[in-house]
Amino acid sequence: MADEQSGVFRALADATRRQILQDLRDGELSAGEIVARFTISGPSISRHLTVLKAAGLVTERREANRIYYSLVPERLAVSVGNFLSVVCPEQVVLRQRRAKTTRAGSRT
Amino acid sequence: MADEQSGVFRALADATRRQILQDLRDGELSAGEIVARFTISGPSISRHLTVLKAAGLVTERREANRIYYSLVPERLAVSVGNFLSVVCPEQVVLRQRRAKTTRAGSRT
DNA sequence: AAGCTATCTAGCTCTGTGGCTAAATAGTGA
DNA sequence: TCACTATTTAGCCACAGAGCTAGATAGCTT
Repeated sequence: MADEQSGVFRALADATRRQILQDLRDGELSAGEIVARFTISGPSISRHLTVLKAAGLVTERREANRIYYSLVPERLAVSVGNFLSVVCPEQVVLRQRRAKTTRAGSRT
Repeated sequence: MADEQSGVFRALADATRRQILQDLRDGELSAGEIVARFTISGPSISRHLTVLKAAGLVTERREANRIYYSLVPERLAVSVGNFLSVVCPEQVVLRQRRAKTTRAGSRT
């Protein structure tokens, strides 16, 4: 992905993908379980999952012939949280967990 | 805008628009000043500003024949911050600023 | 191996979006 | 009113993206 932030924000631009992330908040779900929560087709969900995975927002784990997806909350927090704490630091606080001090990017 | 969050996230999907928001962090800028910071054409920037304005992320103020744009940080914090605090509440803290007593003449 | 389930990939269509140039609009000043 | 500056709107093109169906792939079961 070109920029770390770009992939994440592009992934978040779609309402279905945001809903998937919310659904994964309470634990991993198989692709089929995710599909069942939406009205759009399986292949479409699959592509959304690919986008989320490429952005680093979810990981997959194969078990038998099912694939389970889980949220990577740090990724979301770091990418989006960094942006927020640059643009509106008064309102949002990023609770840093551990080292990983990713030097906030400046302008291109 | 259909959903409050949708407009905001769609607006944030574009790197140029994110940069505009960052540039506005230190105070209002006229359309021309914003254009000067990018290599793309004025009309293109103008459309980006329209998108940001429609999402409620910036406001405009006319002075003479210039239009000054300012950030609306609360908007960003509320829309995005709410989402983050749903999906990854462990990592991000939304610092609610109370009631927002709109006392007249806060700034001219 | 055959057959079944779960999921993905390919190929298509259609809409949305970002860029451009040219022209229109808003406001200032002679 | 005319000229000038600042900005937006209109119209066009090209590409990205989201949806679909059909077919491929992965893994299980018999």
